Amino acid sequence: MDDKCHTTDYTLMLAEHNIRVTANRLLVLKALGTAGRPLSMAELEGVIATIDKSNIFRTLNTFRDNDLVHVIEDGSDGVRYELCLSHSHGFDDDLHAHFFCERCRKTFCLPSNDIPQPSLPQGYKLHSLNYLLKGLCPACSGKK
Amino acid sequence: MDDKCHTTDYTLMLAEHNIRVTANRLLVLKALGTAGRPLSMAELEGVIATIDKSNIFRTLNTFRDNDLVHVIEDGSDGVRYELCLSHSHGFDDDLHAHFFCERCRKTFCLPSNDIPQPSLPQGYKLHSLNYLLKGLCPACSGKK
DNA sequence: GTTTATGCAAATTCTTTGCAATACT
DNA sequence: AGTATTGCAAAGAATTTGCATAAAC
Repeated sequence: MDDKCHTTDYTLMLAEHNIRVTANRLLVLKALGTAGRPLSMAELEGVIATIDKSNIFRTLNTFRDNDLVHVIEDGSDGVRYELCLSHSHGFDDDLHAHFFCERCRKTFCLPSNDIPQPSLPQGYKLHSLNYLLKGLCPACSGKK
Repeated sequence: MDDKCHTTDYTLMLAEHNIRVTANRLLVLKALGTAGRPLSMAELEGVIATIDKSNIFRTLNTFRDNDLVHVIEDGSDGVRYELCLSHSHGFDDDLHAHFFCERCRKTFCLPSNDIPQPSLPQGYKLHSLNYLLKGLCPACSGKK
């Protein structure tokens, strides 16, 4: 039950996205995979400690350029990186809403079926969308 | 026809939000009002030139604290500030989607009726939401 | 052996604050 | 006079780059 429906063979994931496998990249990828939610640079630095921040940064850029992660903005502190589960390399069809908890400052993924498609006015060409909710997560709304 | 449905008496707007009227604040407010779309610090600095950036910054904070603007994140470069048209000082009910053009890097407001309410899983407490679309705006999708 | 990845340090950029001078009431 | 606002300068924080070393192929 601790396995996701997708493979967690991180080596394979790197290979599928044409990214050379290194120990560091596996660490970053695993951190993102086990977190199960989008992580910021600061969060990754906290989790990984052994890797220099510049390398984490470059690793994330490599992942982004090869469609292994996408980048989301949750309005907290800079951006967050999240594993890209869709395998389409074109339009970003792996869309779901994110919930940013203003208390613990974590960002969670919400079920994707809750994302409604907008009706765009004439002339706009949509590439991606980012639906961000803010408030308190279940853990934090319980606490007083 | 160049007037919005709301008043553009900026002095009055400041007064209604309990903000003392100064020449600089009127300039910032007017810049936001005439832009008609959310502006970043950099954009405001570009438009206003005569005011120091630290003062623009503090002015925007004052506006935010008094519910004259809200702050939105559009994933470009930091945050943007947008005139708050609703007069409720509680929950942020002045919600609409924003469209960020990846070419000209401007952010536009979309009609608010296009914002769908999400169905949140148990336990989440919603404070605000931010619906951001990205792609090309009408002006830019025309250009080659 | 050549190319790629990594760590360290520093450059860059952006946001935020300290403080003295100015303007307002 | 007293309080609030402003500009300048600089502190802080985060992202990004240069470069020499180390690792991978």
